[in-house]
Amino acid sequence: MPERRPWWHVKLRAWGYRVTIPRDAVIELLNWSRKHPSAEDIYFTVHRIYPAIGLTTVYRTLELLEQMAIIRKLVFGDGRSRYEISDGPRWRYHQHLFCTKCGKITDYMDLVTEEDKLLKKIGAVLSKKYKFRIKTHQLHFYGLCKKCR
Amino acid sequence: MPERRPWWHVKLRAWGYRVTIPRDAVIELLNWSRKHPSAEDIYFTVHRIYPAIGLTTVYRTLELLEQMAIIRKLVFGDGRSRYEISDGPRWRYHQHLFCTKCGKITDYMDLVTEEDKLLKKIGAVLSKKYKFRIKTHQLHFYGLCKKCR
DNA sequence: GTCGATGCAAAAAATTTGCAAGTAA
DNA sequence: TTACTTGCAAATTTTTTGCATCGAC
Repeated sequence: MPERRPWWHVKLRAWGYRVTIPRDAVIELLNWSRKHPSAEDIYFTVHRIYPAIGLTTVYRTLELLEQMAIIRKLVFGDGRSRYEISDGPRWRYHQHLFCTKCGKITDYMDLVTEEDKLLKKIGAVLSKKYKFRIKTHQLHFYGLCKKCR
Repeated sequence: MPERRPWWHVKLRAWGYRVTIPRDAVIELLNWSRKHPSAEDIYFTVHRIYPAIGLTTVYRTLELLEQMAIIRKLVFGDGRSRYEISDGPRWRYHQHLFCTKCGKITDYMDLVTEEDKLLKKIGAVLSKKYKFRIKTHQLHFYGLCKKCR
């Protein structure tokens, strides 16, 4: 028998937050999407379904979800942030290639186990040496995609 | 006998660009700084010395230098880009820890050889598999620094 | 019913563009 | 001399904030 409530309802309540339509809509979108939508992209999509949702709320929701580690904010340096799920049963560890010409993002999972192992090791060294409490890391490759090169 | 011209004059001319005061001032600053100044930081500094230099020119210069791989643009997701030298005799390979509370950036060189080896290996796999021409990569650790945690 | 959550409009902040004037080679 | 560069002002783009209203629990 399948669960009756999405997994994020539990997490939101556990953090003391209310389950609202905008939050539900934003997480639902990111939970199912394999793209990396910007705040505006997300706004367009959820606003089409729930016209009452505003862009401001999308921004506020994204910030909340990032702090709860339900989603990850990706920044490639082209002036807009992108978001992806980073929790729940559908999530898989992966990294990104970013095409500096067309903005195409490719997920990759090659060697990520080896990579994650090394990054954990580096993280441990850094925490101790610099007394940083490391929360996360971001690794991006930049270049030109098949079409643009 | 020391060289009479900075190394970047040669590189600028080789790329077909002119050596101008703004370009000289911006590279000189980044060549000697061990900080990670934003465009505005750089503008303040060079403008104090050469009041004729405008912020627009700083932005244009930074973009040019980034394309020539003389400098690297660092983006941590807090809304402003930062820059550092990535060429010349004073440059050393390193990566960054970013404090998400106060913005403090710590350079580290621990395990970077091992890290660079693995990243080159991953890059090679990705180039072949996804037909990307990889130009560079960026790896950042995020967390709370000694003071902020 | 209460207090957190939201929407709208306006503000803020970073970066880019148009264009006339300046200058390196 | 002649393109390449630059500075200023204005525009663009993304993200944040103030405040009155709404709605989850």
